[in-house]
Amino acid sequence: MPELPEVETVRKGLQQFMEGQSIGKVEVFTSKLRWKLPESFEKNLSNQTITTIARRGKYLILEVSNGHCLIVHLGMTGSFAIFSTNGFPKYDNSRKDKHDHVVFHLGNGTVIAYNDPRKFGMMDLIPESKLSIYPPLKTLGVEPLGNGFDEKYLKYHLDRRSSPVKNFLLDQKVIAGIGNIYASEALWRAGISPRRKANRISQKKAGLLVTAIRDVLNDAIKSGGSTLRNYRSVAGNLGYFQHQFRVYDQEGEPCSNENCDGQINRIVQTGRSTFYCPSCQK
DNA sequence: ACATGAGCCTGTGGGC
DNA sequence: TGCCCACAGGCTCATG
Repeated sequence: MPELPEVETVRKGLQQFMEGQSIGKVEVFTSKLRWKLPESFEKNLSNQTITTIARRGKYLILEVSNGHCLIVHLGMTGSFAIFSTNGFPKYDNSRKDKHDHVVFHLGNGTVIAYNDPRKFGMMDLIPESKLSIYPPLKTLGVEPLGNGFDEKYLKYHLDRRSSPVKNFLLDQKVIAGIGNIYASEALWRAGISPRRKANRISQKKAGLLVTAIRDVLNDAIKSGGSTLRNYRSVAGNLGYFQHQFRVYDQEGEPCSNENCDGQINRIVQTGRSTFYCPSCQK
């Protein structure tokens, strides 16, 4: 389920527990997620210190002391959970879920389990020197919260697409990190119909869309951050938190734009649900 | 070069 | 209660 804000929240959580720590043992219970784990996955990670935890689009990049980078993508159902450290349950056979595929035992006793029922997630291990040529990463477009994303960039790429703007927003090669939920949410905020052809969006609307994307992602990261402060006392599951979506999954509800008396519709675009208000999104 | 659809997997919820 | 179907927030590859 994770889009950029969820992945960023997971990154911060992992950072708190893993950065600067050593990895002791790595247990692999399922060697094939989206793809097979590389040979010597465990060997190259065990007894290494985790130096940095970064994010690029929806990918996590964990660098360890021998120069390898652990690349993680959560797919649609991937998550990490924290165990065996103060405030969290001990990780043992009674705790192990059947979809726990990879478990990291840190030197300080903390256990971090990767769980993924649908196995659409991925993990890979590459040398730091190969990061810039690693295919899944090198094809990614700009970070929507970074400096490279502005009205000029967006308009340039919008003008080169005749597909509906909703589909355009899901293209990771243009903007990295937007998924099906935040595409709908951002278009609602910008007052743009998801069905509008990308190349028929005005300069002014493109500017509004940049702001809408930034705001919706930042707001979601903020609400994830507040969950992050609480999760110590609840459970150790990182990255899943309830948002109040304005259009996503709100079919039939009144539009929450106060100047609008419309109703949220659900349509299907290239096989995926899109939610929008036909009255105020043009 | 682009756009679309299938496939990868398992779980959940609604209708009957 | 059980069964069947539709659907789920991502990505890549094959095909047109």
